[in-house]
Amino acid sequence: MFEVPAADFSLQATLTSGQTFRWTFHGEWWYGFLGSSVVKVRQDDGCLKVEAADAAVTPERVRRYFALDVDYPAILSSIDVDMQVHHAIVQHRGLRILRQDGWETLASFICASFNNIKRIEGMIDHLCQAYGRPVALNGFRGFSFPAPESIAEVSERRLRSLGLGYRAPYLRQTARTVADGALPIEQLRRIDYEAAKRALLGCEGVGDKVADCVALFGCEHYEAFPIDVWMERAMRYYFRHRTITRARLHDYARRHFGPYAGYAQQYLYHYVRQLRSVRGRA
DNA sequence: CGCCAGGTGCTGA
DNA sequence: TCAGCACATGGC
Repeated sequence: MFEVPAADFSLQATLTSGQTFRWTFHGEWWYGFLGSSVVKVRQDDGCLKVEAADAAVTPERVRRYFALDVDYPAILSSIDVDMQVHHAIVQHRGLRILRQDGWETLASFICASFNNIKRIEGMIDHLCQAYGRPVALNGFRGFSFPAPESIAEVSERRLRSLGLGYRAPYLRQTARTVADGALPIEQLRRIDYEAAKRALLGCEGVGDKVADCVALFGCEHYEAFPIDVWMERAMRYYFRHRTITRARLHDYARRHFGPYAGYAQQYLYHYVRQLRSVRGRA
């Protein structure tokens, strides 16, 4: 068990904002993975308490994964450029963009297309149970995320039986592409956003939106601005409720929010979804 | 039951 | 460049 200083951070907002699908809350702790290492974390008095099953989980890795090493005030002031995003920042201050594993992010967001978060979580859980490695931490039992090589050799029929639907052939083909080395996924963070996105778009089942999610959540390209149905709704604010194509919304957002547009996107996404769920309960 | 979900690929203007 | 369509499935 160790602690990491975590000022200006919200574990809750970060883990529930739809950028990751595999953290579970149980008995006051969040259980999840840093790469293939199982960990449990909780936020307490401005610091993060961490317990891990293996020594590969160092304070430095935790700081990196949760993006505790970025200049957060500078990022926020760069995107705090209008009233809507300002409200979102005030409401969910502490939300950060995680630095997730590239392959897991790619596979997860292929499953995420035209889908809802509950089912995305279920599909990924099925995948991990079927082809991941079992791990345990205290009372928690989980499964690591399967390697691309493992998924590449699974039949489309088997993947469909896990509930993937028409995404099954996409995931299988993309797993092969990564396993073959045709897409050096972990190297995409060293090239620029445009080149990384171009490379990702070569995968089956990866279009503009999924490529932007992978660039942002898995490759540290903070200018990426994924647009899904929720972001379309959020962005009507800027166009007086007119309908605009996603390509034009994307162009506008990148100019409007700048090099950390992805942070603005995540704030707005979480903000509009939260508004909907609060209203739904009332 | 009908509607919705962190869309993509394909086709035809 | 853009609209229109099929595509699987489970939650609500």
